[in-house]
Amino acid sequence: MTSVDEPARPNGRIRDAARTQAEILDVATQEFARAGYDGARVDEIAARTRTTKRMIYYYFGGKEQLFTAVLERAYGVIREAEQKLDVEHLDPVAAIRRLAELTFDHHEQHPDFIRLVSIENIHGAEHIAASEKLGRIGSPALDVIRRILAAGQESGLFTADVDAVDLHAMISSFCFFRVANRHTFGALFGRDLVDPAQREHYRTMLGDMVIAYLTADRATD
Amino acid sequence: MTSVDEPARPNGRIRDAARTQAEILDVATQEFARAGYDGARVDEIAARTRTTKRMIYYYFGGKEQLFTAVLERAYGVIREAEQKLDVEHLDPVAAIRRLAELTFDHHEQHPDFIRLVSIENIHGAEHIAASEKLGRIGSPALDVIRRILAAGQESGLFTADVDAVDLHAMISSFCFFRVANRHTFGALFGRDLVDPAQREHYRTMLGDMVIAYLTADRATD
DNA sequence: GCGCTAATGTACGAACTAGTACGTTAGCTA
DNA sequence: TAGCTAACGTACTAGTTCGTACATTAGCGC
Repeated sequence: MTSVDEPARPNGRIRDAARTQAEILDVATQEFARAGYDGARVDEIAARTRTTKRMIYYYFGGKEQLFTAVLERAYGVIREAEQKLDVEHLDPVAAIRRLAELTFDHHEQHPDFIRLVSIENIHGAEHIAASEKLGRIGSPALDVIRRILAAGQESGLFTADVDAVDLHAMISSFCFFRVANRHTFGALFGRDLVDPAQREHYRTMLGDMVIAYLTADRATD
Repeated sequence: MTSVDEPARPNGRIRDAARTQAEILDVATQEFARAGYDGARVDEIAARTRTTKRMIYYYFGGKEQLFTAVLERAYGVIREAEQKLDVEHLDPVAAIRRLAELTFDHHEQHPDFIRLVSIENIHGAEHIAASEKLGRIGSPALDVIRRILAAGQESGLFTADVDAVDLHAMISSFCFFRVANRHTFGALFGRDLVDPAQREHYRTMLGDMVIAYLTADRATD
């Protein structure tokens, strides 16, 4: 505390624009996810970075644009993960179940992203609307779902005639709720939806639900 | 603007503690739902009330307690609605579908409540935890679900062995997501989940999903 | 009618916070 | 190695925002 004045630079370069920007984005992601847009403090983000507040404004322009950049990167990560989906070699039922499970896993592994989405919805998705990058990038997952669904429906395995977007909404609902609302749900009902011991239980429940919906006997008209 | 000095009091009493408190809660609910906890402005709430900021602190103590009071009242409304549930005269399948539909309707009719819940989750449900009223009030809906579920499982109609809390989570997921995430979902996928023209579509989809899950043939072990 | 207290209004302050003016330097290039 | 610019740091400000000290009054109980 008294004798340390940080003489060594363990990481080499002092000036590294890309690294500085990435570090700001990392910390900003945490801070926005922690406290919401208005609750997040630019000073706090700066303090937890190896650089200063000046740099945030230098690279991003302002708090609003910083949040947009955070969202853009977060959605980029999702898209990347979705592009690695490899389930189409399975039969439609197994493929959908696997897809649901991967969606489930991804939500669980990225609670910060879930929080950012919640926050963005509180603000009417105005940052997404203002972003060129996020304008209308569908998701790769949607194409995958579309193809599986077509195969399943054609073969007669799937009786429901949902489209891909609605099925995606159904799967996401369950995964999203479990992570996003775990605090209020836990406080009100005394059950931790993200309890590791219950993970498999909920993962199976999701798959069962989606498959049951897609393959149900439709006795009615 | 020049000649009006509000001579008439259309509503009678000038001093009415209950009314003042209720008015503050009404406006606060809107303001918190609009902007989130940190985005909400105490001055703004006061300005949109017939009273002053002083009264907010007089009756509620502070911003934090005001938000808690808003949550308490909002959850109270839910509980009231759930107490009016009257579906147990139906057979289990119809009863669950009806319950799901009523949950669906309630979410749609109370978007502000959904937003408050999202906001409270961003803050780790700390206000619920700090509230005596909200400590551990289960929901009346849960009891209803429990009874329907028991009847359906006993009669063999329901093959799934979910418990009431998990089924409640499943139903709520879909309803909640549709309202809470409509902005980001709409911006990203170009589909408005709350489009009135699609209301019946999603309502049916929810019912189909839940019933399919509960009544599916479980061929496996 | 009188007094007492709950209820209310005004004006202000202390602290915080997004954003900026100004100054400095690393390190590439010619 | 001289100079130029992207990258970076410091110190400050203007405006906002929660909260409060102080002053006032309506209206109930006696």
